[in-house]
Amino acid sequence: MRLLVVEDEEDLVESLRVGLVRSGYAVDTAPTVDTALEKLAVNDYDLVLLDLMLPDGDGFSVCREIRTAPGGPRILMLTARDRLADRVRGLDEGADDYLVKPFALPELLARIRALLRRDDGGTAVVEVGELRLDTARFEAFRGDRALQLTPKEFGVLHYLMTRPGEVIGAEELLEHVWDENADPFTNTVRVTVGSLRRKITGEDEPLIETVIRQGYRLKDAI
Amino acid sequence: MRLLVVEDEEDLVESLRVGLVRSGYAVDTAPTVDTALEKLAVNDYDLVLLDLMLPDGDGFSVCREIRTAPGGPRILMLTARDRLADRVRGLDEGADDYLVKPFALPELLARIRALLRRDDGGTAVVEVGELRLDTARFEAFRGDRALQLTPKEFGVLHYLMTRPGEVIGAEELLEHVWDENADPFTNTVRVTVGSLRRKITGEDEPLIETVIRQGYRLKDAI
DNA sequence: CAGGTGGTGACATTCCCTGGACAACGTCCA
DNA sequence: TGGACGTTGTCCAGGGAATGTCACCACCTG
Repeated sequence: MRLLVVEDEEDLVESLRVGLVRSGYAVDTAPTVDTALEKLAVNDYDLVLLDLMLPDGDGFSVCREIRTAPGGPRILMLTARDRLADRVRGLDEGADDYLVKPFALPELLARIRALLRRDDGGTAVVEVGELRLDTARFEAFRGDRALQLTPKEFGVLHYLMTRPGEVIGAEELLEHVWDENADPFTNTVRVTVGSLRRKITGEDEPLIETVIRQGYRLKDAI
Repeated sequence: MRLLVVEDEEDLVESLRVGLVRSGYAVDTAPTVDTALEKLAVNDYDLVLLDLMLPDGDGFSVCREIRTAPGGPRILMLTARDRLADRVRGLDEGADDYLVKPFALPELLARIRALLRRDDGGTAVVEVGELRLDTARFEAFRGDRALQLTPKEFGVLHYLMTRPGEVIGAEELLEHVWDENADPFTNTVRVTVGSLRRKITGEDEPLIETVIRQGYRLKDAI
């Protein structure tokens, strides 16, 4: 699942990113209305965390933009406590839910799960071909075979599974699964993908292939 | 399970706190509407005990605030005897149950159990695999073997049993089983889970497993 | 005062991440 | 075709973070 966090307070963004990534989401961020609209045009998000107070305007325009097309991402609004009118208006403009700042991370995670669940139809389970990932139970399977994954491997696989069949570069993995301290020249992605690939493959045929100079691709079997 | 007691009579608050803590609940308190709203924003409660007569307003606003978001805590209203209209209105505003003051502690405990039970499904007895928890009698069994648990251990096990098979982080346990005075950097969760795990395991195979860097998981038997 | 409970800090242990070295592979071009 | 060079895969060991355990203390209760 890929999220866009539209928020300008840097500290809040960072703690959100860490918490969300830890929960297995791929996280992009945008500090302004402009960058948010740009990223929304280019990428396909599952959910947008939208602060209403932004340096170059309010979040309502983003709301409206998202709602112009059907099948867009869910919207979870973040509002200040004393802005009851904003909350009402936000829901009118098409937000799916809102949360009042300050909030507890577990509650945010719960709401996000609740919203994303509407897509999946009930569970925290992601499936691609023979692969099945249960994010609540932190379990992974290929067919009936349970995979014993470390958190990083789990995160990488989860991210790949959000966009099956697409080529995803090592840079992008580093950006989304590792945190901001990651050395951009590290080879830890190669190592992690390597061990993940070995565990997934087992006795069967490989599911993660390398597209040279481009990145990795998860086969979305039929 | 973590409760918020919204009530301004200090004596009552204290006796409630004692009674509830003895039953294995984590208890926070708020004497005013304001503090209640603050704590509700920051913490993730399972149930709110709500007095309607408060120094800075009535409890209905708290009710409404809780109900604005789905998946919030249960609400158990406390009302004066002669306020039938309040009771009706309270239920309309979203309270799950009410109790007329003065009341007997055992009855309050029974109602709380009934409300919290709605998450689980049915009776005062929670069962997961070989484990059985009688929340009314405060007894725990693995198969036929009685477990001698302390209140904290009981609380942890109860919480784990509400979501069997899911990975539950130490943070979340701290949030739901401990109260607001808990040091966020404490290792008391590790210690408590450790002793609980030893008692549950006994001679058999372990039922609480650790998912490294993520939390604990209670095996839900097949 | 004795016993139980729960919290703390020190320490041991386990396990994962990561950087470095190097091998294997692909690509390009003389 | 073969060598140079860049890219990717693999092994390995050190460091460090997360977890488990223990001894001890503070507090409460009967």
